[in-house]
Amino acid sequence: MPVKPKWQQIADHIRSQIESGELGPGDRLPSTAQLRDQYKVSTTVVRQAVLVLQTQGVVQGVHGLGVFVADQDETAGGS
Amino acid sequence: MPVKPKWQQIADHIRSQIESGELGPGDRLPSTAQLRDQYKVSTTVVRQAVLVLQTQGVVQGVHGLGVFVADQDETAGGS
DNA sequence: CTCTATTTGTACGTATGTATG
DNA sequence: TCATACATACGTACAAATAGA
Repeated sequence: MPVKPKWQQIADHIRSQIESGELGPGDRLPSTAQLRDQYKVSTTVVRQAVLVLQTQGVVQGVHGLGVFVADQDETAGGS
Repeated sequence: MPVKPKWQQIADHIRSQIESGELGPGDRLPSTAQLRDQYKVSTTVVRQAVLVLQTQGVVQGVHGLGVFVADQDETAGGS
């Protein structure tokens, strides 16, 4: 495992912030543009990281608002 | 639920094939180019669908070979 | 209600790298 | 070395939703 993909590094970093308590449940993540500037990558990479975190239920993206940290098991709770 | 995104439709279709038995464990999915032609979409959409399925542990992509259907929960069962 | 700004979501296209055969 | 095929990465346009003025 020589190098880790950028999207994975970002996803891992965000998740670390959540576990560290820097980002609490219900807290909003920086916008795509913010993360893009912060990590100096393209939109695709940021979106990739966020997409994976969403699939894993770590965060939840709200259209027009932002991406928020999931409470706990607020994954696919349906309805 | 007006319309479902294309990547979700493809991911759902592939998953249906697995549940239907059309695609068995260890079986290889059509290549990105094949799926691209089959669904008439771009590479991004196909990769998006595959990425989500991989994150969910439904399939597993092998670099240089192809994408294969996971056995059961062969997700991250690390060694 | 309309207009505007912000932000996520979807979608297309392309280039390069890496791994298998 | 060459062909095939996934993986990573960059850039852009448009659509849809939310919020504030």
